[in-house]
Amino acid sequence: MPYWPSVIVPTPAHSGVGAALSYRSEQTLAPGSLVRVPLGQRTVLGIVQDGADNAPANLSEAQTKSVHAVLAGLPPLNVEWLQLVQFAARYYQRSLGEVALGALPAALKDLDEAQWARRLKKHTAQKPPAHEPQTIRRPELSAEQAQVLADLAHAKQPVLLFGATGSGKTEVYLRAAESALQTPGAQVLVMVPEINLTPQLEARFRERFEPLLGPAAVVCLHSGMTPAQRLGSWLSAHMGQARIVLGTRMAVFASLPNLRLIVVDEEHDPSYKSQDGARYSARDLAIYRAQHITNERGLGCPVVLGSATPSIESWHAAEQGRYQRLHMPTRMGGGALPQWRLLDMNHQPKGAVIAPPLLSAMQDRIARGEQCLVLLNRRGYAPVLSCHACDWKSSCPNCSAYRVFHKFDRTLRCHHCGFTERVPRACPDCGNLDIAPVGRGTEQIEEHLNALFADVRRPDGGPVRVARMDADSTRLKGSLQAQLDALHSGEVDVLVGTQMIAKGHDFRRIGLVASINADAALFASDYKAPERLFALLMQAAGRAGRDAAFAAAQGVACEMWVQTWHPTHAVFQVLKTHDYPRFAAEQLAERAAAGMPPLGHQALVRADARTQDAAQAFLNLAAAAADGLPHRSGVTLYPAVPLTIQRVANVERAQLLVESASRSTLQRFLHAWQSTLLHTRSAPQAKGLLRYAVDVDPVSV
DNA sequence: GACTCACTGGTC
DNA sequence: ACCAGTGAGTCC
Repeated sequence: MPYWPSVIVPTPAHSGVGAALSYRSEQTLAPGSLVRVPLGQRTVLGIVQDGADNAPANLSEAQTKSVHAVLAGLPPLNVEWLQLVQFAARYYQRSLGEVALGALPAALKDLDEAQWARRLKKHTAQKPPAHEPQTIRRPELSAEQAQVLADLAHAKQPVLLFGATGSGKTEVYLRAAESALQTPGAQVLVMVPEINLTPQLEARFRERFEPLLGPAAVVCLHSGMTPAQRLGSWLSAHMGQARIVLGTRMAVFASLPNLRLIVVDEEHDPSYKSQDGARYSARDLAIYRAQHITNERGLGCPVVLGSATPSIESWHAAEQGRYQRLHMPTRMGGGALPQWRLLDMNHQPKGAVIAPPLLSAMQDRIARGEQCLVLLNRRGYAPVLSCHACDWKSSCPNCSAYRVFHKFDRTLRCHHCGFTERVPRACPDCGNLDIAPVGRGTEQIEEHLNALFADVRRPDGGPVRVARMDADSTRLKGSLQAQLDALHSGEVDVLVGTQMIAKGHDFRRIGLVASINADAALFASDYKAPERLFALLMQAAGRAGRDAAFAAAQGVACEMWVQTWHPTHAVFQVLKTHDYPRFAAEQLAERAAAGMPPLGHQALVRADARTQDAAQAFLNLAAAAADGLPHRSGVTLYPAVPLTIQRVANVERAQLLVESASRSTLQRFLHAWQSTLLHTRSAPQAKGLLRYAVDVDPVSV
C-alpha cells in the first residue's frame, strides 16, 4: 500500500512554491525523516513533514513523483526542531524549505545512497576512546557567581546575565552546563558571536568537561569548518554523542534531541543577526527554542543571555519582567574597572593623531612592562587616496565607495566588492605624481607608533614592539592564534587593531586601552549607533586590568582613553561612570518618544536591481499595491530610499521601511504582503530587478 | 534557487 | 549556423 508523504524541499520564499510537496512512497515515513526526492530536473534533499497515507486531493497520481531514497539509519529530526524551523520561516518571511534545508549541513546534500551509508557507518564506528570519568577541577566561585547560579537554577524565564567584563561569566556558563549535564544524555548549546571566539571557549569547555565526558562530548559548529567537519559535528549532535555544542549563530539550528540549556554569550552582538538568506536573529530564536522544549520538568529549558552591555531590546524585556535579570557588577579577584580618560582633541596640537597626553601615558605603561591596545575601526593604511592637482579619488569602479589604500602590498582595495588593483604611480586622470593618502587606518597607526616609540625602551632595554591585528593580519589560518600568543607571551607591547581586538579575548597584562577615532559613530543616522558605540568602547575597556593580581602589583589603575572632538556628547558622559543602566534608560526613553524598537517594530524590504530607478519603483509599487491588504492600517510604509552605499559590485540597492506599533500586526501585514511583492516583480517598471528580501527586526536601517 | 526553454543580438 | 546572454516559467 503506497503512502503520500508531504516533503519540505529547498525552494526560496519568492519561488512560488511555499509549502511542502506531496510525493509517493512505498514505505511509511516518520515526520523528520530525511529523503532524496525529485524536484524538476534534479534530485534534492527533503525533510518529511508528515507521512499521510491518503493521496493528495488536488493532484493526480501521475503528477506525484516517488521518493527516490531515504537516508537510512538516521533518526528523524524531532518535532521541536521542525517547530523551530517552521517558526523561523514564518517569522522571518521565508519559505519553510529554505530555512529547514539551509539549517542542515551542506555535505548531506551531495551524498548519494552508497556514500551516505559509508559516511554514517564511519561516524557510528568511531568508538569514543575509553576513558574513566574523573572528578573535575574547578575554581572557587565568587559570592556573586554563586548567587547567580542559585537564581538560575530556579529561573522560570530567560535569564539576562548582566555581568561586567571580567566578572566571570564564562565560569557561570561552565557551572550551569555542568548542572544541566547531570541529566543523563542532556545536551547544552553555547553560542558566541564570532568564529574567532570559539577556540578559547572550546579550550575552556574541553578543559572542564573532557575529564568527565571524554573528548567526543564537545563539538563546534561554525562556518569556518570544512563541510566534512560540519557534517561530523552535526551528526554527533543529532545522534546524541555530543553533549556540548559550541558555535556561532548557525548553531541555533543544530539538531539537539536532548537540549537542556542554551547560553548566548555577548548577546548584544549584531553578528547574531544573519545578514543574508533568511535574516534570522540567532539570539531571538534561542529564546523561542528554549521556551518550546518539552522535558521532564515540563515546557521550556533554561536560556542565559550574557553581556556586559546588553542589547537595548533585552534590557527592555528584563525591565518589563519578561526576562529575569541577574547582575554581576564586580570583577573577579577584586580588580577595578578601568578609569575613563576623555581626551578633548579641540585642545590638542593641530594634526595630532595620537595626542601627547595619551602618548606619554602609553610610554609610562610600556616602561613599566604593561601592554597597550589601540582601537581604530578602520583597516588598511588610508581609507582614500586623492590627487592634489585634480579631483581624482580612489573610487571603486563597481561601487559607490572609495577603495582603501593598503600599503603593505601596495594595493587599492574595495572593501565591498573586493576589486583590487596595484596603487598607480601617478594620478590616472591627470598624471600628477602627487597622490596622497587621506585619513588613517590601522596600518598607518602601526607605522606611526613605531616611529613615535623608536627611542622608547622596554624594562628589559629592548625596543618597543608594535603589532597590528585586523582582518588582513589574521586572514591566514592560525595567524590569529599566533598573534594572540605573541601578545600573551609579552612579545608585543602595543597592539593596534580593529574591533576584533575589543571582543572577548582574555588578555592579561593590558594596562591601557585607547580608542583614537570614535567620533564617526556619534553622528550616524542609525538609531542604534550610540548603542553599538557604547558596547564597543565598554568591551574594549574591558580588555584592561583583567588580571587583578597583575594590576594590583602595578599599583596604578588601568585606563581607557578616548580621543574625541565632542567630549560633552551624552554617550561619553555615561561611559565615564560605567553606568549602563542609565545609558539604557536614556536610550529607551528616546526610542519610546520616536516609536523605535523595542517600543515599535520594524521590517525592511531590500531590493537589488540594475538601476536605482528599478529598485525604487519595485518597492514603491509594492507599497502602493498594499492598499486594502489586511492590517494595512496598522503599519506605516515609508518611501523607498537608496542604501548609504547605493551601489555594490554594480548592483543598485534600495530599501523600504515598514513600521508598526505592534509586532503581530507587522507580522500579519508582511505575511499578507508576500504575494504582492512576488507579483510586483513582473511589473514593467520593475524591469531590471535582480532580487528582493524582507528583513524583519533589522539591526541597521 | 536551480533548471529549462524560448528568444535576442552578435559574429563567422 | 552557432554561440552567449537574458527573461519567464516551473518545481509534487
